[in-house]
Amino acid sequence: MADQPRDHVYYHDPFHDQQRFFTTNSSSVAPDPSSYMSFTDCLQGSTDYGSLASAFGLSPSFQEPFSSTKKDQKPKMESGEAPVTPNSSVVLSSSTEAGDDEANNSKKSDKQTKGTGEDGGESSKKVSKPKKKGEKKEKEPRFAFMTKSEIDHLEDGYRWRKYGQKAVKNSPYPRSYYRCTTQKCTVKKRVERSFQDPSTVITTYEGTHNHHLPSTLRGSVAGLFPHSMLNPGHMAGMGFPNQDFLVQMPQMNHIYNYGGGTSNGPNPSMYQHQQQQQSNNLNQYQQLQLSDYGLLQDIVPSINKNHE
DNA sequence: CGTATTTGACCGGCGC
DNA sequence: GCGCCGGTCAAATACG
Repeated sequence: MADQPRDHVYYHDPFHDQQRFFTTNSSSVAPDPSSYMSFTDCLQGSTDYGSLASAFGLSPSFQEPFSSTKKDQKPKMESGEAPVTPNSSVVLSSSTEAGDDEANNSKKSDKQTKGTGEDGGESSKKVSKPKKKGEKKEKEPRFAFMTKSEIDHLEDGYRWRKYGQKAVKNSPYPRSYYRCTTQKCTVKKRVERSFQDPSTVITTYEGTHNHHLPSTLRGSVAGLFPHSMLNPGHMAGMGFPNQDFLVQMPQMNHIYNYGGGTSNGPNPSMYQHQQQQQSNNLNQYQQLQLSDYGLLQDIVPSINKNHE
């Protein structure tokens, strides 16, 4: 069957009854929290991860398939198969499975300049290996989400320094690698654009911040994401041990429209419009989930392990 | 001049 | 064992 078993895709509509959330606007600090909830409010209000998990359609039982099985799938759909609906918005996922994101595919001749050797025999140019022998790199918790945005590098409140960029195999768009600039903080994040929906940015956080948000950046999107969500490790510690975490949030793109200063806050009409759309969004959720399934498998290899 | 980004090379894991 | 590929390093470059 060309289609993967997606009956286990974790689709949920946690915000169906919390539409206020969608009115969240990150262009500035929410001026009136009482009128609508921010992402932070929404999630912090839950305080405990159980609520958060349930809000995202997660349950303790569903943790099992995540951590048990091994990745052996060979999915991935051909590009151009099922376009993503414009209204698809955000997919969150976290993982500690240091499995490859998308090393699961057929190969394609790539011009990777490997072993060019250099004539000088300068062997000094080698990547130092800080880790001890036999000590495998620790698996950092990961947390990924998809966002509709024209901006590649979404502001999340932390300062990042780009340390690499690579062309990814099944996408015409490169993947950028960022590292938290705070000393002693080993958090990294990858940013890439969905090849299926160029308007969608996939951001993957890895590691746990050991510091607070830079004060100079308060108020941006940082305020929209609870600390726990920006710290996958915390999530893992809150009941998500070695689990992948997937969440979809419709219309999250509004959150990231701060870049151009175009979003000046939610207007009631839009709010209502979105409310009405919620009922229809169910199908759109599904479409996103289905059409991006291969992509999600890349991000969260274990997503389909639970099958069987 | 200091800091951030770019970019080619290298390394290690994994599949064949 | 070989080749592919993701991830990382670090010199070169750009920028403020």
